[in-house]
Amino acid sequence: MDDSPTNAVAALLARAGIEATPLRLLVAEVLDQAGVALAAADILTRVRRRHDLNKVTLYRILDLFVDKGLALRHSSGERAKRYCLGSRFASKPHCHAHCLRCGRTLCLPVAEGLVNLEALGPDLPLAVTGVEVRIDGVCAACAAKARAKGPSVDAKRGKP
Amino acid sequence: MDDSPTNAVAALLARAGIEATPLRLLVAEVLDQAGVALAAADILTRVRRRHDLNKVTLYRILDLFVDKGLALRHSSGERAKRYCLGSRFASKPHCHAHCLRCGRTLCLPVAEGLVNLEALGPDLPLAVTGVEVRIDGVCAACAAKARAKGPSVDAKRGKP
DNA sequence: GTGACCATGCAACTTTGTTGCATTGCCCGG
DNA sequence: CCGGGCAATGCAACAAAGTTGCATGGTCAC
Repeated sequence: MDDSPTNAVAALLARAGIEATPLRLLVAEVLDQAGVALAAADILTRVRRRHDLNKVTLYRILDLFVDKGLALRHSSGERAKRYCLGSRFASKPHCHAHCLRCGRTLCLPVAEGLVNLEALGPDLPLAVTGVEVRIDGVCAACAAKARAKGPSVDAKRGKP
Repeated sequence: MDDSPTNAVAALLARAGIEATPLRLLVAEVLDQAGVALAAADILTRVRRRHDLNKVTLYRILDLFVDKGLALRHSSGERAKRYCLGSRFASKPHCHAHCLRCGRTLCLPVAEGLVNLEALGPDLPLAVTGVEVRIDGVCAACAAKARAKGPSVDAKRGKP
């Protein structure tokens, strides 16, 4: 009951055609367990709780994951990009809910009909290869906290 | 017929409640004439063709513009954020078309019904304050160039 | 064994801003 | 007219998020 998640992510790597190494497994595991989109710095912190990891190596692993379609990289509205494991969402692009208070970025399930490009008219000035949607707001947890402690709380990055 | 655009942007500043200074007018003029969303570095280059400008001052002017609702700041998928004048689009948020070849970011007209949040289900896990949509693809100009010169052109940042 | 390749690490660098502090010009009350 | 204060600007140093170049150590094919 302790290494079975490791086996699961090993299978993910294999399916994506990525050779498994201890560090790649750890990174994939962290992403898989997070359930939210993480910034590279967050991933670094979490992996390092279990094993040393150089940031360059992390960036290279993330590049590889994105390349092979295992992970998705997207802009979070903040400076750092975020990464999430595609597996949870059938490797399909999905949109993200970004809480402006705590900084957490949730991956939302893929939804057909979320973006209606035809609303822009019939002659879009470019050949579309991808669409990124980010929804900014205040998450339920932060809203509850705000109600409890008065409406002027402004803590950033409680938990990523 | 040469300073009338300057008068126009002066009126924009006034309407946004921003005191006009020579540099602010120049920055607003550059943004207004660009018609596309520009990165800070691009704005710096363009303003400097006419006048010295420190980058710190530019960032402060941009912050002010965004604060007052005159300009919009959004993430471009690349590292740098982009800025565009809200005026062209009735100061309403709009979405952006980002060409992956030349790096240009077009502002698309505001379209009702572009994003259908209800597609995500009735219980969105956060109180929405804003939605950012970016459409990635290849613009008409780059597509034409690719057709003319063979399909493997890959120039980045021809003109912003 | 030997050469080649791959994953990893370290240090230095780049890009995109940000912060702290100094300077300058302008207005306002006296 | 004078002095204080404030707003706009500049300079230098800093900071975050990556990126690049090069070294090292392990593994595999021959």
